[in-house]
Amino acid sequence: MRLRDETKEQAIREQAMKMIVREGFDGLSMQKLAKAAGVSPATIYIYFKDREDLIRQIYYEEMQMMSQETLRGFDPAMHFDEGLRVQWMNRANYCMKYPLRMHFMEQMRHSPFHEKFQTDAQNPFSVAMKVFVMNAIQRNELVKLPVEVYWSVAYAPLYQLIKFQQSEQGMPGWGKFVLDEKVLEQTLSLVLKALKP
Amino acid sequence: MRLRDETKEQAIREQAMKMIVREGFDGLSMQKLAKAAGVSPATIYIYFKDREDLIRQIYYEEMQMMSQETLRGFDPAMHFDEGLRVQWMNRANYCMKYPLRMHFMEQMRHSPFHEKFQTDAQNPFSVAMKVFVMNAIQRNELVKLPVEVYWSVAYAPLYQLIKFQQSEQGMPGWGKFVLDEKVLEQTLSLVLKALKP
DNA sequence: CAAAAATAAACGAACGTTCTTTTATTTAAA
DNA sequence: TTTAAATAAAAGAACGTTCGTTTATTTTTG
Repeated sequence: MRLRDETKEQAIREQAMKMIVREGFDGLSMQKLAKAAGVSPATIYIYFKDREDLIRQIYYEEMQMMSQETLRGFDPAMHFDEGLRVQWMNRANYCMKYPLRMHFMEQMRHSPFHEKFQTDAQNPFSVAMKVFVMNAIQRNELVKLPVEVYWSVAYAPLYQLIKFQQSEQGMPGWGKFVLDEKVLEQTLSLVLKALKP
Repeated sequence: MRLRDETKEQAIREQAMKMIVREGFDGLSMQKLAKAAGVSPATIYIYFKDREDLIRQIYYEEMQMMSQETLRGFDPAMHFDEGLRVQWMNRANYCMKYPLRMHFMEQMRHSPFHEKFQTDAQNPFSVAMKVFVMNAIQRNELVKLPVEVYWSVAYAPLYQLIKFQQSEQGMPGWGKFVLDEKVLEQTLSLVLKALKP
C-alpha cells in the first residue's frame, strides 16, 4: 500500500488560503487549486470530500490554531488587565507571524460560511473566555456588562487595527499606517480605560 | 423610443445583494440573478458592463447612501461627545432600517473587492471625519492619537455589536443577543470614556 | 417608423466532480 | 531472497452542468 504524501495536503491547504485571500471565494476553483498545489484535481478529493468540506476543514484547523495561540500563557484566573494584555499580544503576534492565516480567517468570519460552520460553545476557548469575564466582573476589575458589549469593546478595536495593517494603508488620505508596539499599547490602554470600573 | 424600466434595475440590485448576503460572492451568478429579478440575462448587461461592474456599482451606491445617512444631522464642528453620538445613532438606525444593505456592506468590506474598489480620500465623508477629529483634538475633547487608533476605538465596537445583532445570536453559549437602545448607550459611554482626555 | 429596451437562445470556457488507469509500497507465498 | 498479489495514492482525461457573456430577434414607445 502506498503511503500518503502529507506535503501534498499541506500544499493544497496553503494554496487554497492564498487563492481565497487574493481573489475571494469566487476565485477558488478546484482545478486552479490543483494546478497551484502541483497536484491532480482528483487528489484533492482524496483528502477532502468536496469543495465545501475543503473550506470547512481549513477553517476548523485555523480556528483551532488561532485559539491555541491566543490562549498561550493565558489563565482565566488572571487579573483582568494582565489577561487582556496577554490575549492582545498573542493575537497581534499571531497576525504578524501568519498574515495569510489571519487574512483568511478575517474573510471567513465575514462570509456566509461563518454562520454555516458554527462552532460549539463547549470548546476550550469559549469556556476560558467565559470564566475569565465572570471572574473579572466578580472581582470588580471589569465593569458589569453583557458579554457582547465586553467583546465589542475589548477586541473589535484590535481586529480593526490589524485590518488597517493588513490593507497596507490606514484611513484614506492620512498616509501609511504601521501597527507597532507603541500603537498597540496605546490602544490597549484606551480599551482598559473604558472597561475598568 | 422605449424608455428604461427603472424598476428592473432596482430589482437586479436588490436581488444581487440578497444573493451575495445569503450565499456569498460564490452564489452570485448572472443567470440565477436574472431569474430572481424576473429579467433576461441580457437585460442585466444593459445596465451593467459585466459582473464586476455590477458589484462595483452596487457597492458605490450603497457606500454613498450609508455615508449620507451617517452624516445626517452631523456637523464636523460639533462637540466630540455629541458628534460621536450622532454618528453612532445614525449608523445603528441605518442598520435597523436596512439590514440587508448593512449585511451586504459588511461582507463587501472584508472581501478582496474592498481593496480593488478603493474610494478616494476627497469624498465628503472622509473630509468631514478628518475635520471632526482634528477639531476635537485641538479643543482637547479627544485624546491625541493616530486616526486609525481613533477609528478602531470609536467605531469598531459599534460594528461588532451590529454583527452580533445580524447573526441573530451573540457569543456562543450565552443566549440570544438584542441590540437595543440601552446596550447602544452603554457601549457608547464606554467608548467615550476611553477617548475623552 | 425609428430606436432603444428587452428577450430567447446560444456561445465557448470553466466549473466541480468522477472514472479509469498508472504508480508506489506493503505483504507474504515461493 | 525473490517475486507477485494486493491496495491505496495519485494522475489524466473526461463527464455533464453551469458559468459569464453575446448575438439575433422581437417588443415597446416617443
